Amino acid sequence: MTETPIRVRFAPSPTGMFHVGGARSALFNWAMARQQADGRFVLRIEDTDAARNRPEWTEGIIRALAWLGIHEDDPHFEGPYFQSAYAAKHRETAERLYKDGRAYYCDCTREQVQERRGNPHLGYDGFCRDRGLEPGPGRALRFRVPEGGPTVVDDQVRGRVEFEHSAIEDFVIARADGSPLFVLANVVDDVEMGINEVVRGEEHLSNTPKQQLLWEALGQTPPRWAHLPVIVNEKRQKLSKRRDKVALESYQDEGYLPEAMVNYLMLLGWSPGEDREILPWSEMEPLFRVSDVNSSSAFFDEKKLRAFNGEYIRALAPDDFVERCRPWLAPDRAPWPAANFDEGVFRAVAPLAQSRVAVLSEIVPNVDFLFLDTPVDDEKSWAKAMKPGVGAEMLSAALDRFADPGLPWAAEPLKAALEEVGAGLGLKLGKAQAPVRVAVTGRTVGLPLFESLELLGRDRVRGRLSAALARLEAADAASEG
RNA sequence: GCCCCCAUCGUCUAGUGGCCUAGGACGCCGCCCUUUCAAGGCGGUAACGCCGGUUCGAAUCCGGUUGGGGGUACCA
Repeated sequence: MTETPIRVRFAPSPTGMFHVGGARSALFNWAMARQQADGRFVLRIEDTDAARNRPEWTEGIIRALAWLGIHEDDPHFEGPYFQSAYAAKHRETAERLYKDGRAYYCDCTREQVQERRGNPHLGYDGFCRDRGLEPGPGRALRFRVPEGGPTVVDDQVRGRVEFEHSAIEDFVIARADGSPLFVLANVVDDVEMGINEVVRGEEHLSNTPKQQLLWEALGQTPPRWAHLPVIVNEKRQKLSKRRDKVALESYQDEGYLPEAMVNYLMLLGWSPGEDREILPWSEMEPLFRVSDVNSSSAFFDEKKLRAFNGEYIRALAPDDFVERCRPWLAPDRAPWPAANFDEGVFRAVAPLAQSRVAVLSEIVPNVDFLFLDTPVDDEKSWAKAMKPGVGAEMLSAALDRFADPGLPWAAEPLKAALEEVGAGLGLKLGKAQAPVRVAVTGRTVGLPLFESLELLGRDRVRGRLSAALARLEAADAASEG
């Protein structure tokens, strides 16, 4: 029965970084916009200062949105718009408010106000309300908050929230130089663009009565508000750029899949009411209702995100997994010499790695031994696996056994061979494989060993085994001498 | 200080007066599987902040309290 198309507003600040809180908000807005055939997701870069609307920042925002699946070429996508481009309209509206008596000029300095009120925490006292000041230098425009009565914000997630007018000071809407403040610009733009749904973070709830008052003063029906709970850190404080890992890009760099991030973010403050939590965007989108969003703050739990990510990675088709790993294998990022990389070898191990990585970047330590000239030197692994005596015995026995040309170089026979070698030394396979694993891969943990040996080839395996043996003997000699 | 918001396992949540001796997920712990590590299977740990009301009956409604959080600029 809605006659007006839904026009939700998504308004990131103009900065290159894309915040996870902003990402969740974007997703919620996006779901709402897409639920109606003619719904619109309006992307507006909010800053009244044109100098701060840097193109590269905006590109970053668009890129981050695209990563989440919010694409510029989607018919529901509108924008980006720049708030600063509407400066003329903002000034015009300020003037109109003044002419209508809804705003007045004020020449009080902050010091004067504080002196009059005695308490620095108290707001403006309305000193210039009835002084009838004309516009002029040093004079800011203040909105005349109606006397008496509350402004009631009808919030879709919080219900009715009342703000007594006596608690709202006559706030400034335009500076002495005529430039608009955020509140004014924001409302004017929303009116201009026909925004009818505003979904944003709870931190804006306190500004809402001011904005609503402005809408009404302009003779407009305010939009439907929805204030989302804030996302907090382990100390239950709002996520901050300085303290917390909030940049979407950093999660992307680590190898979080956008599908997993989207899934996880949607669950922060909202539940699809299904018997499962892992579900794709296509299923969540139609289920989403802002009115079902919780009002309590939510902790951003990277552990759970990781778990989700692992599930999404495991669900990938093998070829898709290989493709998704690409960025971490690229010459500029991988730790091995570019020429060493072998596509066929990687494709062969990828399925073994797929269930072992929770984030894509972990693919590197899993496969690096295949492409590095010499395996990484991990001290802890070495100390753990190369115990005096058995380490060297195991290595030299394996070296001999692997030299046998009659031993087929394949995982199964290799396993049997090593089992045999271990048994000869009274070791179970679990113990026997350790020194070999460390000698060949550099680490105590990793991919299944025998498949790894097969892929690496007899020569390289034997080369590494003897190198490790030499290192052990050298250390032995040093400690004796 | 003032204004506003919030309150179920450690965490994200289900729950809208009886289906709740409170369900799921992540985490954690144990067992199984096992060449390491994962994955997988099975099992376990753990919550309605507190005090009063309303009601035959309250996690659910009301009041208070405590505790958290947000806002409070001629910032955005």
